[in-house]
Amino acid sequence: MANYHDIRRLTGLSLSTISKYFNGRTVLPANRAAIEAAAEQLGVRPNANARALRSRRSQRVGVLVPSLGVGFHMAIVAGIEEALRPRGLSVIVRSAGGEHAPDTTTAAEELAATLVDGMFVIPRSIDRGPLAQVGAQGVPLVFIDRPGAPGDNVLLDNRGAVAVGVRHLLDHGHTHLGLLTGDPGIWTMRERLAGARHVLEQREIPSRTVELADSPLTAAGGRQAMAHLLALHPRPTAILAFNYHLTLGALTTLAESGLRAPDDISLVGFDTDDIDTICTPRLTHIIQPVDQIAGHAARLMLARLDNPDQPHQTITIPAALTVGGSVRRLNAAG
Amino acid sequence: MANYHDIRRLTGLSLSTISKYFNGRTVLPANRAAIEAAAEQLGVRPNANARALRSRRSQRVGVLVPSLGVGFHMAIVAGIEEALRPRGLSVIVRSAGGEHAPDTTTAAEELAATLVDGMFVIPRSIDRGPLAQVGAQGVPLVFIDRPGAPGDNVLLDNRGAVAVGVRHLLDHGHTHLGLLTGDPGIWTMRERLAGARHVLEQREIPSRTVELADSPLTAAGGRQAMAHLLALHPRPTAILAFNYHLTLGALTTLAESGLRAPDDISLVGFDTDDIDTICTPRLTHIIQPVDQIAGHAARLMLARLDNPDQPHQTITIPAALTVGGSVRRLNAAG
DNA sequence: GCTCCGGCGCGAAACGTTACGCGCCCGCTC
DNA sequence: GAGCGGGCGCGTAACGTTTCGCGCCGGAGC
Repeated sequence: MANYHDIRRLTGLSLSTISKYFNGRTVLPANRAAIEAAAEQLGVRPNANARALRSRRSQRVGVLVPSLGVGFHMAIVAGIEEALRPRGLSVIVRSAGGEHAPDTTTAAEELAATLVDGMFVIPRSIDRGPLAQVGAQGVPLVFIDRPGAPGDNVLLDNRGAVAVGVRHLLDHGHTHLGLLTGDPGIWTMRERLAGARHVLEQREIPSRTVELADSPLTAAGGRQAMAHLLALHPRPTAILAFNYHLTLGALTTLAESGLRAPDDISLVGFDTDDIDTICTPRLTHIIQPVDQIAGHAARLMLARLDNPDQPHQTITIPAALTVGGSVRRLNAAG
Repeated sequence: MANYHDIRRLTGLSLSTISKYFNGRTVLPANRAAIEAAAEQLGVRPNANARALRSRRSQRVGVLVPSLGVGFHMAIVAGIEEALRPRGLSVIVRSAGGEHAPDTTTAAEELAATLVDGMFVIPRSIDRGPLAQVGAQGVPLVFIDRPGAPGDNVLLDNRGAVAVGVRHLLDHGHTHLGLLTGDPGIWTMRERLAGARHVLEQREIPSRTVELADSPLTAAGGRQAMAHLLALHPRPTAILAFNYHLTLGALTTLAESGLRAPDDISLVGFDTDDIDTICTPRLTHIIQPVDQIAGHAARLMLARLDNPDQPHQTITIPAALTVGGSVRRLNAAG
């Protein structure tokens, strides 16, 4: 591939001027035309590696996710890529999960070693370790859903998300609730539970009418927990699942039990974009606005790249409820 | 960040020796120890940009997909990343779709301009253009599901995939079939149809008992096409959908019509990992073995990076049928 | 004991670009 | 008409590595 030297040979201009042209700085019109012609003829493309080496900006950002297999993470990656591509930034993906997975900190260091200009990090729920040194190495960090992390932050309103679901159920007359709370060892899940508790206290719902069922955050876990709730006497009139897999499990158990929502029991799912479209009636569910999350994260990154020394920002994104038909209105008397 | 010069200052060794060490070449034990100690103390990490500039190998590969939003593409990316990470390769993702999307060729050139060592390309169904010049620039290309492309190829056995589904239906006594064939303008879909036709001819099924319903490759398209098939008199006894979205649409229409598989009609879906888990009974469906595809693609890339001049290879991956309970066995008399 | 050879260390020259500072020229002002 | 300043081009020195060829040293073979 031809380079600046070839252009110089053709135009007689200096490398500085050619460099200026390719960096969008002002160049005499005649020179600009000459460079353009030569570049076209020779097929010159500035060498990204040389640029990165000399200018210390690689125009690359990294995205570190727990696992690329998870729809939520992928959607985040997609959103970030789409937002950053027009700015000429490349996105390197790296999964901290999978078979031969190192821990998140190691993965972050390895990613930083590729000399990305910045990193997005979706931490694994389990490793609440520091990651601080990566930030200290001067790589700008944008964290997703990890409050207090050493960098910019995009937080999901976990409490608010579940709260809006619980409110929806209460407003429909349900007071005997079953909550698929997932794994209380995970911060996100604790937050969601706190959100539910907050609403219940606010509305003065006696806590004995609220059944909690924790389980691993898998569809299998959701199935078991759901089965547990369905077996209660009296049975809760409504179920709320705390994440995607739990929702999936709940739906399966429901179907296997021959029960249907909303006739036999009401159900509010979580974070299930496709699934709800094939449920009849459609599933009422809480949605994490992935596009917004990715968009805000990208914006934070761009701002920080422009101005590395600005103070860290935190953005909290509200969740939304998509109302389907899986929740039944109980009689005021019921 | 400290660099080789700092190590030299500490150890008195030459840059060449230090370079050798970091490239895994043999170095006198004493020197090795000295370098390791110094590197540890100083926190030296070889500068990836300088390496890439000088050695002309960036240790980066690109993955170009039509859209990161699609589960299949994402799964491929995930598989590739996982396979290549242990080899020290970074994966740059780039979507050719989305809002401000350039065409695939432009996207490929832009990706090549970041000086990746190789590129995986999942072409958009619509653009069957050349992409040849990218290959000619010397960037190794691995294509997925695009026969005849100028590079290594991983092909899905589209014909065989649908064929196995059709055979399954025939074996269960269904002869009046409805096929959701999607968009015949798309090569993949034509292949799948050809696979179905092949089996039908082989088994000497009269073609008038096979209803085709084409539609856009969306859930909405699938819904409409499915509604069309359901409205036929007599109605087909079994439906086979040709891709994921069509399957989704078919399930929705089925549910809305108050019909159930397999009691009212049999159904074979396509490429639906999660969905089938919440169907009761589970959905019988054709699966594209994404992991295998990604694995083989990664292997082809590694082989080519090792040996750029070897002749292009093509690998065809068979599809599999996952048998659920959505297909009913008809009486031999039926 | 001499020669030959392989293993390794060394210095210097790239790789292709950007950053820096100087100097020229043109136009404006008093 | 002289002085001044802004706009731009130019040469040079990095950026941090790898590559190349040379040369030394030590061991093996005769």
